[in-house]
Amino acid sequence: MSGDQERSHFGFPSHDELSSLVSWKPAGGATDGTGDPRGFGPRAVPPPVSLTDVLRGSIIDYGALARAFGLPCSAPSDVLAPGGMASSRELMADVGNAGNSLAPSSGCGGTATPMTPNSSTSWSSTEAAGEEDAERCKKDEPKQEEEVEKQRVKVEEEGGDASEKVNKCKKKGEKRQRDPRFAFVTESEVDHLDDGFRWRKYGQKAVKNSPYPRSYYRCTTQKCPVKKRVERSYQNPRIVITTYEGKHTHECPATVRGGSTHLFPPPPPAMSTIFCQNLMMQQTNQLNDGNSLQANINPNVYLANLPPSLQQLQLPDYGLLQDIIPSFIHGGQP
DNA sequence: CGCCTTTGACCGGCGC
DNA sequence: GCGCCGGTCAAAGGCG
Repeated sequence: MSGDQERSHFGFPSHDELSSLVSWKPAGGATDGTGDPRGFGPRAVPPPVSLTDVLRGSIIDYGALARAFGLPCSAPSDVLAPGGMASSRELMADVGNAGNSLAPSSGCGGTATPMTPNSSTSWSSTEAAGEEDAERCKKDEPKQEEEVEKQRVKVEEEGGDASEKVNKCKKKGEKRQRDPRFAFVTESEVDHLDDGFRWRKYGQKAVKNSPYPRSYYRCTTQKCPVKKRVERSYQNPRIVITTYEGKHTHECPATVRGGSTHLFPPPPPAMSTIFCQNLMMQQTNQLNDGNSLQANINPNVYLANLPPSLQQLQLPDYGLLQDIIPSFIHGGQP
């Protein structure tokens, strides 16, 4: 249900942080190509913002983000970090190192070619070893690993053993590595962004403390364990939080299909960070039609545009984030 | 016909 | 032990 159209009949209390975070956009507007003229209701939220904005997201600590979004700390990721050309490049590299080939896969998903005309996004990553976001994450951790594991087992035995379901109970105490996760915060009317991959919705659940349900998608490609969750902020229905989990074990269908010529050359099976960088670059270019929004990608500049409240948040005490972000924050250059 | 969404049921983990 | 909650399953139905 790329449903969406709940665009602002909502009148939720505008949240400064949230607004700043999500609605921020460079002067000059970012309608480029997508030009969805629709204003989102009364509050003149930035019109369609492209993926560029996504790549330019801000660095904040997820907890704060969650709070800003009114999420009960539910988002699975720890941090939000800026993307954005050079920045993202650095960041992703770091991330990649930190998390053993991290989830650029998911990243790929994340670097989506938003069919969504309007979206401003931030992305975050969560790492296997990473510190989690309090309770919820603590809960999720084993479970999600389990699911992924379960799925892998299932897939590997494609024949379908009954035993596969038994596997979920194994190694209870054992600490397994969790698949890396990437969370994208997107301002969009559309829930389900087209990221070049094909997804099948396998569930939807009401989210506690939120009127908006969370949708669960799975990559339809065989043997691909990647999943993603999509949910909206209850405080700002325009905010879509997409969380990717796992690594794609295949190329991006969009590139294969040839239909979506927008995506870069076929990504390596494991979706290297390089690919993601390319993707981001590529998409940024397309989305902006080669002009406009490419300036101002310096995270420092970006951060400067954030309200103090958010600037303070840029150095959360999440280990992973610290691993990732320093290069941005402190000079941006090595 | 194949693929996808919808939706209620089910399962397992966690906190009280 | 119980209830809550997140996540997944799977049947049914819709759509191109």
